[in-house]
Amino acid sequence: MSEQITEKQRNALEFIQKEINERGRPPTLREIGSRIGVSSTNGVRYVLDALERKGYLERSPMLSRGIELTSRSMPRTEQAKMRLVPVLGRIAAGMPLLAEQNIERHVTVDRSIAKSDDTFALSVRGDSMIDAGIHEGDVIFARPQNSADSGDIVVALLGDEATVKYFKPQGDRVLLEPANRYFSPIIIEKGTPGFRILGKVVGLMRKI
Amino acid sequence: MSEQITEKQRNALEFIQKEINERGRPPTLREIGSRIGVSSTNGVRYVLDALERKGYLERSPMLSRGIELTSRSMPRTEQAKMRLVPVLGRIAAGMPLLAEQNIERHVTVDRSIAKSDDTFALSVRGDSMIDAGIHEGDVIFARPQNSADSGDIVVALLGDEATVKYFKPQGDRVLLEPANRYFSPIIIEKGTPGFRILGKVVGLMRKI
DNA sequence: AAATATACGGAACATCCGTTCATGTGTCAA
DNA sequence: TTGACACATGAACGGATGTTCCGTATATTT
Repeated sequence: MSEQITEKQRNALEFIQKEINERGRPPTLREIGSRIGVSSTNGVRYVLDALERKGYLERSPMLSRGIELTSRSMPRTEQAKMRLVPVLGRIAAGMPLLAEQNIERHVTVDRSIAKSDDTFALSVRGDSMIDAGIHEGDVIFARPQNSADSGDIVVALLGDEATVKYFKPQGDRVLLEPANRYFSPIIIEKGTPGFRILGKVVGLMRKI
Repeated sequence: MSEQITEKQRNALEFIQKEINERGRPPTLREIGSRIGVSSTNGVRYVLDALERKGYLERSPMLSRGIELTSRSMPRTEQAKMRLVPVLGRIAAGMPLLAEQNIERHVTVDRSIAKSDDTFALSVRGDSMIDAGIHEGDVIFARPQNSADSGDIVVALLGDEATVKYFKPQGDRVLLEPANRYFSPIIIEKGTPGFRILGKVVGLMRKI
């Protein structure tokens, strides 16, 4: 499968990738030929046969421009590696978290941070988590979940205000602990109405 | 320009978008026709004429699958709010900064952070900037420039080691100041060989 | 040396595919 | 009604494009 490819084959493959990316359609045999310096369509066919045999592309017989790239030679790495994440603003109580009206804007972020497709984001207000390296204005990314492990940094909803804190359950209470010695922990009795864990913080992004 | 399009035209446009996205090539007139329920190629041609007139696509005459989408009809998620940024590893002295061999991997990031297209990234090693909220393992983004203003956070090259520090020029010396009271500033005499400012830090990304 | 495989060139062929033309349908205004 | 126009069918035409067949040149193998 993972065989070596020749210079000519690599040229052809790169040309095909470029054409699909820039023009939205694969080239014809003759177009490929004139690019890689092969004058007969049969020569090009030969090159494509080799690339297909080695698993870099697939062809549909008797179809004009019937070349498809396989995942290994996909130039769409750009698309695949990113995710469009909604940034929440004020959160209207009672609405689903990702309701249109809660969404302020969208940011793109690498999938290594936004692993699940329901990841959401939040602009940080205030300095309460500064000792955890979370500053005012940072955009934090969170994975939705309604509980968390002790010590996790979570996004919690208090009324219609979302807040970022360390999560510390203590018996029948929950401590939301800031990372700033000038701030006091928030103590929540279990079952307090309007209190909810929205998710666990999994990443952050900062403009400096 | 911004005219209304009919149901049939919208169907055709969406089908074309889908085909280009999923198969990497535009459909033929007959393929479009069978999808939108128009049996003659001339009927399809009529629909495409309308879409071209209204600015949703462009066609190359006498070319199989010669349809190109204009920017306005690109699906939104691809509408590149993002940028693919190279993450540098060890930096080989004497090589251009973005030389292939310096690049460890790529990450996608929102354009609001990577504004210029020569933005580069770096994995942070060590805790020397922790009081600036820059932690070990963070990926920082920098815009290339060979000088900076006092107080800027910069990426500097010392030999083949890149380091992130506050930039504080002092007469004929340069102070590279850490944001950690347990670390000492680095003092560089002007003209020291192997010393170079690589860029100014403009953003960061963290996986938690 | 003979045989075989690789890597093309060149031309004929068959199919694909956009274009054109002749010919309806409806709808709407004059 | 009449005529103009938007929208479609169907068929025929011709250029675009993949396929096939035959040949050649070089290298590798037997």
